[in-house]
Amino acid sequence: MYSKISETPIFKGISSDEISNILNSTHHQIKTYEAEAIIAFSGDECNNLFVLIEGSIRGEAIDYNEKIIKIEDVFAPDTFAEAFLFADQNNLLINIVANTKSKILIIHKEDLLVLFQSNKKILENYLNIISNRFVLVTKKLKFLSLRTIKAKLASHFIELSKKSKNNTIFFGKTQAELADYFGVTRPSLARTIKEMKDEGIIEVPGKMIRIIDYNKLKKLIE
Amino acid sequence: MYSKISETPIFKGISSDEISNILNSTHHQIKTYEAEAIIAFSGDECNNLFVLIEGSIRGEAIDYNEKIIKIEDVFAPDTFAEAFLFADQNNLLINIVANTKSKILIIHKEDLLVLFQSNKKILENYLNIISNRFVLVTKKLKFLSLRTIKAKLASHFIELSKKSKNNTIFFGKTQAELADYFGVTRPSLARTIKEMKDEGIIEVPGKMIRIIDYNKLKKLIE
DNA sequence: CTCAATTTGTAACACTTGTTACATTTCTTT
DNA sequence: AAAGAAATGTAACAAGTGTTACAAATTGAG
Repeated sequence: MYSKISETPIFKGISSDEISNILNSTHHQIKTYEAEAIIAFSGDECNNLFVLIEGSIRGEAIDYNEKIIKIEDVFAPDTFAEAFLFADQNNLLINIVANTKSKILIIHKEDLLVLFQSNKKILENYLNIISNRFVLVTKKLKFLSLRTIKAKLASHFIELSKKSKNNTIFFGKTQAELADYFGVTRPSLARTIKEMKDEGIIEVPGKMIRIIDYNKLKKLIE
Repeated sequence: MYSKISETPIFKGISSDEISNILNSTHHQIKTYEAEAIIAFSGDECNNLFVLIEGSIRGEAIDYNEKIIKIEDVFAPDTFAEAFLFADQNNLLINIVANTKSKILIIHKEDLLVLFQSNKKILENYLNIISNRFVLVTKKLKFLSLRTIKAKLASHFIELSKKSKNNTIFFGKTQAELADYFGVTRPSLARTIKEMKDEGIIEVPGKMIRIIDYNKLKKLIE
């Protein structure tokens, strides 16, 4: 079990022996949930760090019309709901439900603070996790605030082209997946890609995207 | 100066005397910038915490077409750019420019980590700041992902109504400001408000909004 | 290789929002 | 109280996206 815990982002770089010592001197709980058990409710105060040791959980949002929307799956070994812990408004925005039988290490926020003070590595790991999550959300926010599909596509292609060669991007997702990521419909995305082809901005050989006119592409953003 | 520092969120609840002690035993810099001086460039690695003691700074984004867009102003006493510090990808996404002559306390991330370990209050404050920022951005993201203006307005009204009485909301902003916050144009927002009036969902007496049909309002949110 | 499933291309039409323009109302200042 | 500024109401039209439907192409399993 300790080796599983050492694979979670927050205990990364800490040996199983150390984890054993840490848990001996830190107040904590280990709980097991059956499949489909509700681990925490939307609206609950979140005062504990959850470390998923075994199994898989999902987050479910409930919209104003009581419709359930699956947000994301988390698979062991990982942590979840960690970013709300120290916020003033620390109520969960989603239900946490076990997908499969799951074992979870639970550490209260006060105990976690004590742990942070005695173990620099865990503190660094935690700061790293929530900072990365913040950067991710901020980038997504910036992206979503682009008005048109063309602008989003252009921004996406430019970002990908930074990490690739020959101005050629490998199109790793299906159009349906990309459309979903963009928050638009699949036919609309396809239409936009076609327009960019027609305008001579890109070529689409097979599963690749080749950028022909980088300047035109940049002008599409904003 | 120490009393100014004690008013920043990260040194909140710490006396001037304590701050004096802390700074004596913590490696740091205090720099002064003239108005319009560039404090940090977009793309720079961000390895320092910036504590604004005097003056005011602004963040400026530069889009793909080299156009400058003002993001936000920060006024002393406060901190800024703190959420990127411990992220893997810790490059600034904006330029930081002094609006007025400004005095800034700069603490390197390594020194800050040491400080976190010796001072629980500062650690708590920092976790609180970035967590709150994360919650804010997450909510904004959720909000932006609502498709129509009507859905955004409905969500906004419902959130506000939770904090008010009689189903009556005080409309604190002008339509132009609200439209900007929503990322839509002012005439479009006005049209949507009119539609909601015509549909008998709300009444708009003066600067107030009164919710008439709460159920219809909820159904507008996707 | 073949057939079924998946993915992609495309079109017509409806809906939502942006754009522009101007009238009307409300607020501010003198 | 009057004049000017700011905010709001409204309309016509353009642009962009969603919806629905179906055909064509590609992929995967047997």
